[in-house]
Amino acid sequence: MLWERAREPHARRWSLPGGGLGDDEDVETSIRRQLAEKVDVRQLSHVEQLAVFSAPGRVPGPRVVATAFLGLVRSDTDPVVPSDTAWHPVDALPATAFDHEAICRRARHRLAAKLSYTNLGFALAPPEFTISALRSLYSAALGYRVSATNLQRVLSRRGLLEPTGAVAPVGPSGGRPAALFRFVSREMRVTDPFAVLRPPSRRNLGT
Amino acid sequence: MLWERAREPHARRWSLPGGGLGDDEDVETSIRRQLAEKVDVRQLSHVEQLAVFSAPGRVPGPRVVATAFLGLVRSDTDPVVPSDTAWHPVDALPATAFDHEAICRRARHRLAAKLSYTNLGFALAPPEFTISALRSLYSAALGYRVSATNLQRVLSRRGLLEPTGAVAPVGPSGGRPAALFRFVSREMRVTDPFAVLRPPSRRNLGT
DNA sequence: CCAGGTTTTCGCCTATCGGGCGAAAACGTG
DNA sequence: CACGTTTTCGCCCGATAGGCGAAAACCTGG
Repeated sequence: MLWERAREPHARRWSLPGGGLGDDEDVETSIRRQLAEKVDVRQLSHVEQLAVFSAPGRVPGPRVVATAFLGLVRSDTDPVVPSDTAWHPVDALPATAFDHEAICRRARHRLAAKLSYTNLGFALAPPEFTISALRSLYSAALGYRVSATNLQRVLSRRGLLEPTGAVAPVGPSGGRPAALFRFVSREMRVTDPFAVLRPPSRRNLGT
Repeated sequence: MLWERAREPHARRWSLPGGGLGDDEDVETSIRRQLAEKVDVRQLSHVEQLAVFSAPGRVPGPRVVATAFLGLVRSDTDPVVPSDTAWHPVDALPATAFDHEAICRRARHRLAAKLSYTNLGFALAPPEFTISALRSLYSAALGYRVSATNLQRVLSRRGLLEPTGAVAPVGPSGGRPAALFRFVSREMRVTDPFAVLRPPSRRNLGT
């Protein structure tokens, strides 16, 4: 979500929402406050620190140090935004102000990484969804096709996915009705990849 | 590496090196400058941003926003430090100032995680080392015993480790002389854990 | 109401990876 | 030269990612 700058510098270019840090808030509180001017912050399904951008010349004039955040909104929500604000596909960003394009790239990279080794999909998916809908989400977020078969198997094996029992209504072209799933937990949970460097106990407790 | 504060607030408590950001430097340049007052910064084998700590009351007096860094030094170097500065095992920290203990915990956690899915070991190990020496390093950094067999196999399979051909001199108690290894690359390199969400091409190119 | 098209789901097979164990190799020492 | 020590290697197992095709479950048109 970007807003179009009206004034110089970088008038007419698109920039990330943000603003100065208040004396009584930490950076996360601050970004939520800044964001509340654009969208309903309750619709943010996930917020996390990204990185600090602090190059001396990143903005004209006096030095500005920015703490960038990654914020996610569920795919089934479409928050109303002001007229100077709009959503853009991260693969086709318009001309951006300052170093905001680099920030977007970092955010996208972080999202792709965390989709792979956490249950962060819950922040993108609706409460209930079909596997093929989830596949579309993952494909869009990652930028390449993923297999629905594999996606379901892997997420299930990690204990992240759970069937609701219900099925989705079939589309106009027929086909077998898809079962509905949900994420077991809607809180961030990492599934450690490598067990090399982990005491054997944890894994062996199961068996 | 902590230094003992001489003045209030938190006099006599141990704190992380750091200081104000100059107008002409970014945060990494700044922390390297700050650190140069304590140790030879050329001996830093790795530096990376950790997180921003910005709670309003984290330090007494006017608000201070800190960008924390993780910095590593190779195990075979022992930089000289001033008299008010000392090394402490991260498992047994002394009384620390402000929120510096939380920062240390985060750094330790980050190190453990990155040791597992990157080649970050190069930043801790000497240029050449035996597998059992590397095992000790990993065990210390991770906080639990790792198997030398497994460590060698996994790091080798990932293409991170490479034998030098030479062998280390044997110890006083005999035993088979250990072969020397080195890291193939001394630049940060991540080995993606999960292939679920990756285009099949990469893996299939090998076969 | 049955044949054909469509979409989803499931089972089976394979390759790779982490993990454990014990034997073998290669050294010192008494 | 037998023995203790340390390292290295081979062999095994279980878990996981990935692919493929058959089967299931629905719609529509004839």
